Amino acid sequence: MIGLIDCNNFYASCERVFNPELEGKPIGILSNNDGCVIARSNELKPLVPMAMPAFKIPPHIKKQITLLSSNYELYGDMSQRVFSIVQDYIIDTELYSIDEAFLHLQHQRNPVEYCRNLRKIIRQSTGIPVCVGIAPTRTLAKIANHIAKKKVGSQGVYYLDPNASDFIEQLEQLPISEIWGIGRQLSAKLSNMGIRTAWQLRNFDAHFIGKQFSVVLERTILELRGIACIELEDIHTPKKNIMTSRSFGKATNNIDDLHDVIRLHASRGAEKLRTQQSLAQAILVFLRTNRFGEQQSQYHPSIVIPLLYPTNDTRHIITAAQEGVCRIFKEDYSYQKAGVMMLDIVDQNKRQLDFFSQTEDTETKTRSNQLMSTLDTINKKMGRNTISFGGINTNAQWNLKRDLLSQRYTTRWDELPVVKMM
DNA sequence: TGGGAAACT
DNA sequence: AGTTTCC
Repeated sequence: MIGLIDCNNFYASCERVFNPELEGKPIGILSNNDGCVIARSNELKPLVPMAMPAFKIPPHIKKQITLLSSNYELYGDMSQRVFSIVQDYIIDTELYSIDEAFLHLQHQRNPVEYCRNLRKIIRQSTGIPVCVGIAPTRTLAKIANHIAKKKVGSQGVYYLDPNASDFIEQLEQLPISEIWGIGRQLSAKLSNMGIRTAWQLRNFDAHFIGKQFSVVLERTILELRGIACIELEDIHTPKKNIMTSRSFGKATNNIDDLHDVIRLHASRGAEKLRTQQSLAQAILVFLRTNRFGEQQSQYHPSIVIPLLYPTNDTRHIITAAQEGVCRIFKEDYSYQKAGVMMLDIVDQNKRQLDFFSQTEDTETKTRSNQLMSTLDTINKKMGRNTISFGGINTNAQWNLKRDLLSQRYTTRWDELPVVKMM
């Protein structure tokens, strides 16, 4: 049996733990640069649609709601607290995202009661409300979680049994857009074919769907029938390309600024390569003007820089990225976003030795690995960017705009919550 | 008016 | 290599 544990309105709940006045009120969390709404409390859901740009929220609604910048340092730390409890209780746990994990429930005599208890413990020790869905497949467990969140009397845990009498009814009530892996476009296409509910999809010709759409959707149908065929290995396999990019708080046409930004993205990309034990054989650097600035001239250049040999050494990747910036930069444009992508990624442990390609000599390679792992160890222990190449300019104008940021209550000594005793 | 990855064309 | 799709 598979369980899916999911934190309720996770970002909003994190904010409420440290600011209980927000309890019961409509609150929304904004994306980077305070752009659009990416998380909503239940109270906000009827007022503001998902992903609405903050500036498009009507003023009469805006004044009755609370908006906050995203505080990933807080959410990341709260996530660790929640899931370290989960992992203590259920050994076989697969973290899926910042607020979700799959659980393998094999050894529990009564999984529903077990998860209700786990839920109480998490609530008590972290303040975060969670729900658990239980079913034979991941797709059904997701649906079960959805039901657990809505159904009164579920006490936060719901078991969706394909053989139970309510199974058909539950799937008939569920629009296909709520199914894991089915987004807007796909639901529109399926809807045109007359498929609107999860129950209709479950009964459709899976093979035909596989041909017409994708194997992923075919598997979804099998999963709806209770046949487990989506493994999490599909999710935890190493990335084939790795992107780091960010919009600027304020546009810039200063090449020094752009070099700073690109150096940061290059370092992050190299770090990501190392954590999944990979090497890149090329990188892509891109810049772009503000695509919503209709009156300004647009420029979206990108360039692929091949690397001399497969590497995850920050120094090599920075050098290549800086060269990329120089080659695509034109000073008559004002840039709003920049990024670096790691390309042609290979496994560092079974690197193919091509007779014709250059490789580093073994000693250089060993020293590079030692330096990088020392760097990673220190940064992991002391916090990101404790050691970096060329320093971090925290006051640069391209830094994120985050005007509505709450405190980083759990990870900064100078931002701890203060309790007043009367 | 986000960031990221993969599939598709 | 650029576009679309999804989360």
